[in-house]
Order: sequence, then C-alpha cells, then structure tokens
Amino acid sequence: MQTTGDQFLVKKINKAIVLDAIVRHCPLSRAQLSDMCGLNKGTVSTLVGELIEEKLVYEIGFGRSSGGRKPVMLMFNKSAGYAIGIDLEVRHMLAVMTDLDGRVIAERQVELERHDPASVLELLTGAARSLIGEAPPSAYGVIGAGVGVAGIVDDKGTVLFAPNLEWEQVELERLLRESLAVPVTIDNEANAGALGELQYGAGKEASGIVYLSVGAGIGAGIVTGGSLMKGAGGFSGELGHTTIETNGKRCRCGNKGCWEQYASESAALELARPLGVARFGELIELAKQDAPEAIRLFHEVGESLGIGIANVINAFNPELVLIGNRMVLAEPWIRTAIERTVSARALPFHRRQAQIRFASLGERSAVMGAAFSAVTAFLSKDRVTW
Amino acid sequence: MQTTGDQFLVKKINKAIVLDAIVRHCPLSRAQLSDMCGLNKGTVSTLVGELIEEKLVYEIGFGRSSGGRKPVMLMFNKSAGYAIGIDLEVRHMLAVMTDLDGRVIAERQVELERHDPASVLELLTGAARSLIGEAPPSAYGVIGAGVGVAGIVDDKGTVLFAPNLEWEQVELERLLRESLAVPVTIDNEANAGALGELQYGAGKEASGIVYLSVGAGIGAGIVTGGSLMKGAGGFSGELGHTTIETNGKRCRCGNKGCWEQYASESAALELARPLGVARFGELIELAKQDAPEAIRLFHEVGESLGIGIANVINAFNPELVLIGNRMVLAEPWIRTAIERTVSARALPFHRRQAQIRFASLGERSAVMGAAFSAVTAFLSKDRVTW
DNA sequence: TAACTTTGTATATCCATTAAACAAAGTTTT
DNA sequence: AAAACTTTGTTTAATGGATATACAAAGTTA
Repeated sequence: MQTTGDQFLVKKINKAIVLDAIVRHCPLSRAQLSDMCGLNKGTVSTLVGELIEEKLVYEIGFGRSSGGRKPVMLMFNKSAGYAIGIDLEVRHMLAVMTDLDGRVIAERQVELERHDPASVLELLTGAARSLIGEAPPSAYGVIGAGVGVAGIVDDKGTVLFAPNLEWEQVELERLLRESLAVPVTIDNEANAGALGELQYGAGKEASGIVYLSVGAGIGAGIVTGGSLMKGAGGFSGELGHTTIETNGKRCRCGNKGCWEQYASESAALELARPLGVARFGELIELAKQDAPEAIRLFHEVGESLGIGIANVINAFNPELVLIGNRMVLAEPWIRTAIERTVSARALPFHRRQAQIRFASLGERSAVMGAAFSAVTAFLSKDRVTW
Repeated sequence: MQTTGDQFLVKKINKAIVLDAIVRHCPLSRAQLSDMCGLNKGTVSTLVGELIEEKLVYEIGFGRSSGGRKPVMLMFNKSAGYAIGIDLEVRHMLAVMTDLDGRVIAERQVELERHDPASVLELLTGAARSLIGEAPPSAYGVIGAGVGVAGIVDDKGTVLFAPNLEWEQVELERLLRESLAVPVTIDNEANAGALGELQYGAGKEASGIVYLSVGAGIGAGIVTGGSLMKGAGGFSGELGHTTIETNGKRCRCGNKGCWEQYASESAALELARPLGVARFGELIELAKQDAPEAIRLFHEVGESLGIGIANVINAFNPELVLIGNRMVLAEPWIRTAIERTVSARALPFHRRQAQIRFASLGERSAVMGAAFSAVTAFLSKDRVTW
C-alpha cells in the first residue's frame, strides 16, 4: 500500500523542505526561506515555529536590513543531538561520534582479531557505548547509529553475506538496536563511503558520484540525484569480482581474472611479495623513499585500476569517480597511471564528462557516511525527504 | 526549487494511486479501491467521479454481491487514447501504435539507408504520421510518442551521442514534438527495452531487472523499484565497451578487449566470416539446420556473453537478467553456454539470486517500452507518480 | 420476514496552504 | 526631519482537500 496524500503528508513535505534549506544554507531569515522554498510567508512562519519548538532551529538575532525591517536570522541547531558512525572492516573497525552537521566529536579505533558475529558485536557495542558516554548534553542525546559493513545488506539491516567477515544472515540492525537502544541504520561500506564523500568530502559539489572503495577488495557505491542507487537484491555487489582478464589469475571466489586480483590492496601486496613486504603501510613507506620497485609496482596497480575505472565510466557515464579506502594513500604514485589508462580505454565522450578524484576524507569516508545516514534517518523522522 | 506540498499535490497523489490501481487490477469496485489504496470511501468516490468525467475510467455494471449491495465495477478505458512507440536502430526502425494497455494496433518497419538526422527524422515522422492516421476515434486521440535510440540521451530528450548513427547533439524531442504536435519522450534503446519487458514481457512479475540489449553492440537498461536507474550523465552507457580481456581484440572505440567484441551480433558475424556468412539471419538458419560450425560458434558467443553477464550479476546483484534484441534469436544454442559460464564465474551468493531469461517480446521490447513511456507520461500529466 | 452486510453518497469537521491585510521596523528621498 | 517607500513577519479569512460518521440503497442469510 502506497503512501496516500493528506494534510499531514503536506506538512511533512514542507517541513522537510524548510529544514533542509536551513541545514544547507543557514543563516537564513523566514523571508528568504519563503522565497527559496516557494512557500507562503505564513506557512514558513508556522513551520519554523515548530522547528524552533523542536530545538532543531534557533534564532541568532537580526541580520542586515536591505531597506526595510531587519530579518531575524535562523540557524540549524547542529548540537541538538549526536550521531554514531561505524565502519566495520575486516581487520579493524572505526567509530566516530559527530554532531548533526558532521563535525567529529570523538573517535575510536578497534582491532578485530576474531570475526564471529558475537565477538564483533561485543566490540562494536563497546565502542559505541563508550562514544555515547562522551556525548555532550543536548536536546535529543544520541539520535542513532549508522554502520557500514563490507558485505551485502538488505533493506531491513540484515547482513545477507559478508565473505571477508565470513558472515551470513546476521540481523545486525536488530541486534545493535536492541543493545544500544537507539535507531540503527546498516549499509554497505562502499555505499556509506559514497554518502560520506558526497556529503562531507570530495563530492560535495557533485550531484552524483561513483565511489570506489579500494581496500582488500573493491566495492562501489553509486549516488545519483542525492540518493544511493539501490540495485535489485541489495546492490553494490562486488565490482571487484568483475572479470577484466578472461583467463586471468584465479580468484578465491572461483572466477578467473577478477579486477581485484590486479587492482586492490591485496593485489599490491601480492606483487610486493618478492620485495619481502607484507603490509600495505610498508609499501607506501618504500614509495615515499622513492624505492623504484615500489613505484613500478604502484604504476602497475594504477594501470589495472584504470582498466576497471574505464569500465565504470563506460558503463555508468558518471560525472565524478572517487577512489576511496586504503588505496587513497597511494595517490601520488598511481594517479597518472590511472589517468593515462582511463584516457586510453574509456569512450572519449564518456571520458570528457568524468572527473577522477581521490576521496578527501581518507579512511573516514565510510564512517562519516554511516553517521550521516543516522542523521538523515533522525531528521526525516516525521518528515518526508522528498 | 522542490515541489512543495499543498492540497492540489495531495489530490494528484491520490488520484494517481487510484488510477494506477484500476489500471493494474480492474475490474474493481469503489469499495475495493478504498481498501486497496487506504483511502476513505468518500475520497475514492470523488476521484473516481473525476476519472470517469475524464473518460479514463468507466463503469461496466454490477459485480457479484458478497452478502450486501452489489458493487459497481470500474474498468480502465484503455481505448481513451493511443500511443506511438518507435525503436530507432542502426539499419532500420520499428514503429507501433498501442492502446493505453499496450496492445499493438498497427505497426511499421522502415529500412534506414542514410543516417543523417534530417533523413532519419523524415522517415520517422512519416512512419509516425501514417500510424497516427490509423488511430481509431477516441477521447484523446494519439496521446504521445516514445522513442528508443541506440545512444545517450539527456533528460531533455536530446541525443547527446549516438556513435552508430553518427549523431551528436540532436534535439530529437523538440524536433519530433514540433513536427508531430504530440508530447514526445526520448530514451535510450536499452532503457526502453527494459521498460517494455518489465511492463509487458518477461519481467512482468519482477520488481527489478537488468535488460541487456545484445545487437550490433551491447547496452543495458536497469530497472529498480519500477523505475529506470538514471545514472550520472544519462546512464545506460555502453556496457558493451567494458573490458573483459585486458589485451584482447582492438575495438573501434579505441579500447582493447571490449565485451561486445566477443559477445554481440557483430562478434558472431566476425566469427562467421570463414563460413562465408554475412548476415545474422543466415547464421541462425545454419544453426537451425544443425550445422556444427554454426552451433560451435554460438557456443563460443554464449560463453563470452556469460562472462559479461557474470560481471553484471556480481556488480548489480539483480533478481532477473534479460537478454534482448537480436541475440534472442540464438537462444537455443547459447542458453546452456551462458548458464554454465555464469555459474562458473559469478559469486555463488549472487548467482543463486539471479535468474537469466530471454526477452519475451523479441524484437519488440524497445518499441513497447517506448510506447509505454508515452502512456506513462500521459497518465501522469496532472497526476503524480509517487 | 427479520436481521445482517456491503456499497456508495452526503454532510459536518478538521487542518494545511494561500492571499491579503497589517503592524513593526527599517532605509531612502525630498 | 518628515514623508514615502521597503522589507519582515504575523494575523485573518477563504479555499479545498481528506476523514469520520451517518445514512440510503440493495443485497444475502437465518
């Protein structure tokens, strides 16, 4: 059954429009809002009144007059509550607490030694509780937690399948919601990263992006028109397990020639084995010291990344491709190889439209996106995001 | 500026819900509609009254009583108007006229010898006018035309880039609208095919599909939650120009190892050259006569198709992949090769979720989707599709 | 035949938006 | 400095949707 229209829906819609405008463009006066949103002045007054009542908006005093009565300027109360964001990776998890505007208030990093849901959940709730304990006093307290997981998540927040964590059918949303007693949103790690960069990072000016999470594997989050592209069965599947070499290297997924066999953190480490390097950080260090083997290695990885990025560009025709996750660290040594390869391989029309950039939030893309999801869920409660 | 809420919007929303329910499930009574849509009986009465006034709905008399007053059954007036659908391919175009429920009333096929926009446009308007001339008398006459083009189209109906037609920046929507004097919608051919199959064909039961248009090249249309996935710059780029063999065959796009070099109609013909076969139809004939070379050839093509389909499945995790366009004709000889390859290469989790089928509208997928777009545009005029 | 059901309409109420009037508090012009 | 104009934000009446309720019409069941 669809959402039918009535006066309450109308109010939800308009309130969401007004709040969104304030969040994005504050300080703003009621008169400006009326202009921007196309709503009657009286309507804006009423809605702003309620938002002030709800402590989501406050007045900061008069603005400059432009030939008439001084406007009363309104601000978004970004400290009305705080959000938890968690990025659950294979070897570690990163957790942050942000205000409603995405400023980081506190942060935790936890190493993961075991992967079974129970242990992970314990560490997860531990980190979250500890952050919650640090929340400053506020109108709403901690308004929710968002989690990004390297795996496939359904719309009810169940992790259907997370090969690297060896999880299947884990009802993460329910479990976390019950133990934290706050609303919880779960999403794929790449999707979370895409949201994070779009909202707070390198994609701020873009309307749509393809975010490539290049870590142990490769995942993708695609945002169009401000919202995540949700595919058929949960989407943001595994772009890393896309064949770029029909009879290429065997992948543990069973396929041959998977992209991530050539272009991921793991692929780089594989290439680095003859150098006696076992950790990605060391490889970066070597490159920083201009070690020619490391630099050559990154060129090779960059080229392979470029092949897959050209595929992404041809397939999706995006305006912006963002490379995120650990591979961001290798930017100086892979950037030109990527660009050269993409220019040689992508369709010229598509290539001209697409920019390729690196995630500006570094390792925080996903965690910020997860927190943002929590904020969005909170702000659109009893409000409709149109 | 966003759509703000007011009473008119509410009415639009509810009227669209009611009409949609009637279109989908008629015959229906007002009482059933009230139940199904979650709207008050009085509201439904008012809206149905207006829809009857507008000739989009009519009463067909009493239904069976279930212990009380007999219900008055309502029908969607699928003959209130007619839609034109056009599929603009490289060598020919197909044009149909359908009623509002997608039944084909008349059909035209036109060979294209020249590709310059002016000549094509002349043939196109000619075919459309001739079909319009055949429209039976009706309340609204011909309510619009939809076109599917093998190329990239922006949201204003301009063909940005159509390599096979050698078009760039052709304002097809404006030109056609002006010469036909009906509303015109333009979409990518693969998107149109996806819509057609989803609405009238093999995807009727699915909520989301990936439609692969395998003809001279390979394009994709992706539908989720009933609507087309619109990527950043127009989307439905060129999945066919996705690399599946890093150092594979040179493609005229400049890249190496493009999927469509191995898995399209053209790829099949390339393989068939030693056999002295120059047209796809002949190849099909040979296979029908059990010619072993033709059958072996199709196995090879099927395998290559499977590689790309496994990529699609891994990347999008769809519930249904539909193979459409000319390659449908080869179903008997490529089906098992495709399935074997996909099972070997796709991630098991994703593979289990995905069905692979062939388009059931055959060469009409795109043309039906184009007509459907016109119908949708007509029915949502002054109504909101929620 | 009486009691119950179901359908569809009519009516009063509610409520959100809008337009218009207006008060408050400025700036600009003369 | 006074008058005229501007801008802001509130108030008020009108508009038009949806809803709940009552009710009439037309059935079926006991």
